[in-house]
Amino acid sequence: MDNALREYFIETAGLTDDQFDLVKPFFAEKIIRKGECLLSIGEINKYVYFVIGGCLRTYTTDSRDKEYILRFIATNEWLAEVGGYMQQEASSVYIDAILDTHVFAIHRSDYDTLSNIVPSLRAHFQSVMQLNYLNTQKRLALSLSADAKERYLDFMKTQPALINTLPISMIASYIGIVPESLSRIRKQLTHRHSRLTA
Amino acid sequence: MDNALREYFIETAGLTDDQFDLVKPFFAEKIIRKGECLLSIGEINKYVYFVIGGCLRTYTTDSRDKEYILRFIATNEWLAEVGGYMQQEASSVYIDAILDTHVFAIHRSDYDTLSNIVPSLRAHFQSVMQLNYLNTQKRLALSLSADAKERYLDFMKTQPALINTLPISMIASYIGIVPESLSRIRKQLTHRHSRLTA
DNA sequence: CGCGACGTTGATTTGCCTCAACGATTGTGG
DNA sequence: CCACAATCGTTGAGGCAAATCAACGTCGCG
Repeated sequence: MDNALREYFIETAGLTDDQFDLVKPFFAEKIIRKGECLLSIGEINKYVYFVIGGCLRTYTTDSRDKEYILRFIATNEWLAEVGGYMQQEASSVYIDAILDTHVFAIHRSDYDTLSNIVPSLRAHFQSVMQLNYLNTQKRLALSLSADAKERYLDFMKTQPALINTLPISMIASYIGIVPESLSRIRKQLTHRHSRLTA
Repeated sequence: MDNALREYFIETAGLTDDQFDLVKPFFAEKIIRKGECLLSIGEINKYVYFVIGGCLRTYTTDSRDKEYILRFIATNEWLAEVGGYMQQEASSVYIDAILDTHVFAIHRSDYDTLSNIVPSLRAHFQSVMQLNYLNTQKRLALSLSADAKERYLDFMKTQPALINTLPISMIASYIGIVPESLSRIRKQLTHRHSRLTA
């Protein structure tokens, strides 16, 4: 069942059928169970993942072990940026699965090989990374300028598919508040909404 | 007076003397006056800058025109990431000079040419961008997890050279608080410090 | 059935913002 | 040379958004 992978590489990454056939053998299909940890801080990440379904996250913790989610990696997204694309550096984040997650994984060394076999892939990977960078920058600006309600509304707008699949506590951690606060914000929004639609 | 540029390219970017001589002609030296604007949101950035002295910033504004600084670009740093390395996209940020700033500028098209002439430069530019990405991610985590005092302490640790050269209001904007709040934090820290060193 | 995880609600506290006023410094025109 | 306005950093009083701490309802699961 690699249709989703084929579709992505051909429609989004712009590969030909032949090129995809060259690329495919490098990928190993894998199911990661909810709660399963892929990487801890300080470890070296050996794999690049492409998510077909489910959801991974990267996160760090503060001095009191409270978790802060840096990024969700959901359907049709890559997890590759940790410690830089090419370098084998100690990770500055944790990675685990929030839901049962269906991925295709390639080894880092194959990742380079692959970029050489299909040159347009290198540009694609680079543009994926740039998008991630811009998104992170946008989120930083948002976390500096916007209050919790605005950040939640932005989350609903930019990642609507995740709202009903992820636990509240994960979303709260993503936007940087405690679950109790998010609960109050949601209550406030549904009340306002029901008033508007009444 | 291009010694600083030569030093950077040879010692940090790892070029040979000959390679630097190939690269040098592409750069135009320039002084940007304090307050001068280099780019507004929506415009397309045509240049890549390398800062020899002084300080630039990238920033956005919220709905009430309050400014939020995304990044300082100080001595020996590149300003190149906006809208992605290669693409000519509408900028999502403003860029201006906080101090009188001494830069070397190259045109975007030359930037590509240059990466082809000296292949190792491409890798260097990429690693610079990755570092920026990781820094932004780290700052995001910090803005989600740490209070204002911790963020200020982190700023002092990571960019000590800027503490005494930039106005308080710029530093406050960078760490996401109003100048009054930063003033109170500084007061608190100096009192605590004088107690410790008394 | 009872246990634990999750989301909600309430009471209280707190960190930071807002608004306002005040010295210190710098630049400008008479 | 001095008076002045303007800018910048500081200080104070009051308010609000979100955290903390605690309790409770609900659901899935052993």
